[in-house]
Amino acid sequence: MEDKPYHHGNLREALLKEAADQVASEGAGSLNLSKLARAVGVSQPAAYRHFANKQDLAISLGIYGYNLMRAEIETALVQVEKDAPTIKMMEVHAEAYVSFVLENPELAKLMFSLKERVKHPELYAASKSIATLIYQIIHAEHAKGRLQNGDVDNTVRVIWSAVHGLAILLIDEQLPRVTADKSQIPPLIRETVRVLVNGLFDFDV
Amino acid sequence: MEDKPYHHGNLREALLKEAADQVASEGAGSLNLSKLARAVGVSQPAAYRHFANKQDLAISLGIYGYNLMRAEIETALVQVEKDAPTIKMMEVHAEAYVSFVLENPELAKLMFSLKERVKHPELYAASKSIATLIYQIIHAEHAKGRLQNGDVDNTVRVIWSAVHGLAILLIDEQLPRVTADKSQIPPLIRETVRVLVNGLFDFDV
DNA sequence: ACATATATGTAATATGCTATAACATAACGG
DNA sequence: CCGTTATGTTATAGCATATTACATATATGT
Repeated sequence: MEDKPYHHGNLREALLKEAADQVASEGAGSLNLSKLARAVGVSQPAAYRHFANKQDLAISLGIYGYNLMRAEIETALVQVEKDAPTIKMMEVHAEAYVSFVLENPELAKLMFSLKERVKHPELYAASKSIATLIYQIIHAEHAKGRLQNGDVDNTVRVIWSAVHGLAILLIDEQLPRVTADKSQIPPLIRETVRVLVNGLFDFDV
Repeated sequence: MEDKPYHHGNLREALLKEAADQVASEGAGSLNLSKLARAVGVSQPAAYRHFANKQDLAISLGIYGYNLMRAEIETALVQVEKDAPTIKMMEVHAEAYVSFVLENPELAKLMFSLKERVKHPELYAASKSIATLIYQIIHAEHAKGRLQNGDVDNTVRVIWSAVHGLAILLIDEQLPRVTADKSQIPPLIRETVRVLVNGLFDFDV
């Protein structure tokens, strides 16, 4: 055994998977190309054949993370019955959004803190698809003429801010009493959505 | 000249100030005790006489940052006329909150990403004072019986989430069209507060 | 099949940061 | 004035990033 070939065969994927594990277990801060290479069983410079530097690895992880997040929220949304009211869609969206962040806190932090996404088209596209999920819900509502403020873009921003802020405050442990009793999270999400709907729409949705 | 004494005299403060500058200009990620010591003109281990390790320095910076943030928001709030409506207080609060984060993006990220604040009483107290600013506004409103949902704590959480989320999305450059045209920020803040007030309170405030 | 170009791996090394240990000097208190 | 404590220095161990030079496997065209 252990008669490993000179070429790994799928080193890039193996490193990415190991990186995701390391970020999840030890935080984005301790992400480490040396340790990664050791864990996979190759020499340390081998990793540099697949990632130009540490930042480049982080960007690849970010693409993975954004795509995973979008997929999970989409999966939750398509399970809602076709003619569900908008508030139901918003609740399902917010729950899926917050759940992803709570279950992948370090990956989420890494994703959202990546700078200069515009310079990396694949990363930028993946990140934009997150906001699009809200946009689609609100656009449908706007088509029915129900927005108090007709500005779809700003409406999306307000909703996204509230949901994102809740998720981030939770993983940053700024809401200690909620963190200590996680059963408070779903009601808090529903109250957030209630306030948004109440403040944004002309009548019950 | 340059006849510097063996003892610096105020090394801890000098290092903290230099650290704040470095975080502001190069980001929290590149914070570096070696560079700090060089910049201040002492040997590298000298810094370890004042900070047990890098994390300890970060915590001290966080205390500084939270206190600065609280002071700036408080200053904005006390300038509002005494009997101003609650929506005015909330707008001033949100503007001051977002302004601090936008003007100190790296410091803000460092502050909010510090883990295990509970283990560091001074840091914990400083961080709690941020939420208290909203609490005081809402508590006064609650005393007048105007909350649709009588739960002050959850009301504070919803407001904080919306304001914090907006600030964080802005510094993470997730709202590129707003980042590109900063004149859109004040209207977006006012729309956020309008939605919150509309969704939270029983009548105009 | 074979030669060659390309992709992917290793070994060796320069640079830089964290952290500690051993030692030096200044400041302070009885 | 002497001993203790606080604060600084030099030296060093350990580890990560990143590059260079070199080795080996894979793929491609004829």
